[in-house]
Amino acid sequence: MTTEPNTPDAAESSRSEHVPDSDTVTPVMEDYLKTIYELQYDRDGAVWTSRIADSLEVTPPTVSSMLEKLERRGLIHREKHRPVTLTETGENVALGVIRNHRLLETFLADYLEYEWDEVHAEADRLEHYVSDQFVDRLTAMLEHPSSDPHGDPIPDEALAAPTRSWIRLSEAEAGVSHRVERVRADGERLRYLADCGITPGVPVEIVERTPLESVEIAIESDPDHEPNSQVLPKRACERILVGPLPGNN
Amino acid sequence: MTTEPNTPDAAESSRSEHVPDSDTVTPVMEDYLKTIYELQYDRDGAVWTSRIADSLEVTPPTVSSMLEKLERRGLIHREKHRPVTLTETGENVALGVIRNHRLLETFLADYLEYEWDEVHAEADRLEHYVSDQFVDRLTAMLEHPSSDPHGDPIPDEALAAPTRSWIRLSEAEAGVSHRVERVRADGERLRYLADCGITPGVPVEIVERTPLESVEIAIESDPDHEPNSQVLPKRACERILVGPLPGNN
DNA sequence: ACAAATAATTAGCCTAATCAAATATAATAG
DNA sequence: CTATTATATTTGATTAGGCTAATTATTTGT
Ligand SMILES: [Mn+2]
Ligand SMILES: [Mn+2]
Ligand SMILES: [Mn+2]
Ligand SMILES: [Mn+2]
Repeated sequence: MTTEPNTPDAAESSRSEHVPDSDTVTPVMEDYLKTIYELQYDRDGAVWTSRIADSLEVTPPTVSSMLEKLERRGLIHREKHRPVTLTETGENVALGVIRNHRLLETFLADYLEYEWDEVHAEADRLEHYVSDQFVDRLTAMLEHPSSDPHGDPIPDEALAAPTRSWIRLSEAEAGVSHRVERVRADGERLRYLADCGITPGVPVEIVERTPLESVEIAIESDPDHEPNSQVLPKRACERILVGPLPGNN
Repeated sequence: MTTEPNTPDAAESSRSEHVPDSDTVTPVMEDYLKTIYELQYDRDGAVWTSRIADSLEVTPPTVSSMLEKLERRGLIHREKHRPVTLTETGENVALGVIRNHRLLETFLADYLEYEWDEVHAEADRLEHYVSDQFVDRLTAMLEHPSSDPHGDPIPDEALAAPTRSWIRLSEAEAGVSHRVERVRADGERLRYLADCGITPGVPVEIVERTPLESVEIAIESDPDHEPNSQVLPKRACERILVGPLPGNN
């Protein structure tokens, strides 16, 4: 019956406590986990410290120390000087944030008249601050959308990982019409592609590949008009994901 | 007024810098300024360190050091051991946050089916993270509402301070019907008052004041039915603000 | 007028997130 | 099998926002 100075007395319900809450995931931690997820799955590859640093625009030492913390919290697997992987818990956190992000983007575009190049910045902040209740209600209001304005798939409430498969427009067979599913770009590039008529749902077709790494494509934004023809660099076509045209199966 | 909420502006391109951005107002600083504003105007009175500490549920030393910072930033006037007041800049920050808060509450109630006792917690977080663009678009979508679900007035885009005047239901003349304008309560109390039919817009009238500090009131939630009669403690009636009934002038 | 009570401030420490500089490790080129 | 180079980590700061304990200033009761 010693006089303990630091008794974590349960009767002390007055929460003025300033202790490190070992299972709280901060907004910054969420961004790291989301980035790791995206580096791992979206552009596939091993996730190195420096890649995370590039993505988040912080220095490698900052990443190193954050990775140490994420490992202590059981959110990633890590060995020194090796790429990291998410634990199941870590992946669920990442998917939750991605779900919030894409639902918010959809809301901004559908209800607040944001352009599709404006939604990302806003969603990237708010994704960390909306409650589960908010997200549930928002999902209902949006009628459970399955993809965001860029065509990125939205994980469902159970966080079922999006596993649809698309091909790159750059790899599509010439002369065969495909449907635009996702457009993976941002800012000015995104605006330009929208001006060309390239948005999810639009049928496109490769007309000709030039020897100069550019590709001529035909875009049928409007079914009643003649397709719009456009020459894009191959790199751009790699970031446009397409699927089969429904009915053209 | 930039579109960015709390982002340390990227115009300074080579800014990987980790320097204190002397004119950035952090979310926590916003909460202090909002609290000071509310202590000063809503419940009128001098704003002492300990009152701020109570409101924000932090300790007085924490408030002291924050007040020092706010003073350095030109957001408050302060003398040692005296109550603080907001500078014009500080008041504008506070009004901006209050505007965000009340618009968000309105959105949550009108579009996401939040109950009026649920809106506060969500808005109190999001108020710091929505951009000016978001708020502008939201205002348009809500058709420029002038008050939130509790009847609290929403400052307009120019932050014109809300200066309508109401009286407390506790001070209303007995036998004269008034219109409920604001209900200043939260949580369980708010839910109870809604159950009694006391929400903004409803006509109420004092039937009788008892000698025991309670007040019998008649509530006309539904114009077709007989008014609902209710006995409330005087303290509760002090927090219900009413105005003249339109037409009963 | 002065001691006691109350309120505010100072001093010293903590965590989270960041950086720059120094150091360690792994990969690669002779 | 070393020497160079590219990465990653460690070390030591900084800033923001907290806390407790000790100290100081103000107000009040006798
Ligand atoms: Mn983010
Ligand atoms: Mn997207
Ligand atoms: Mn707040
Ligand atoms: Mn309100």
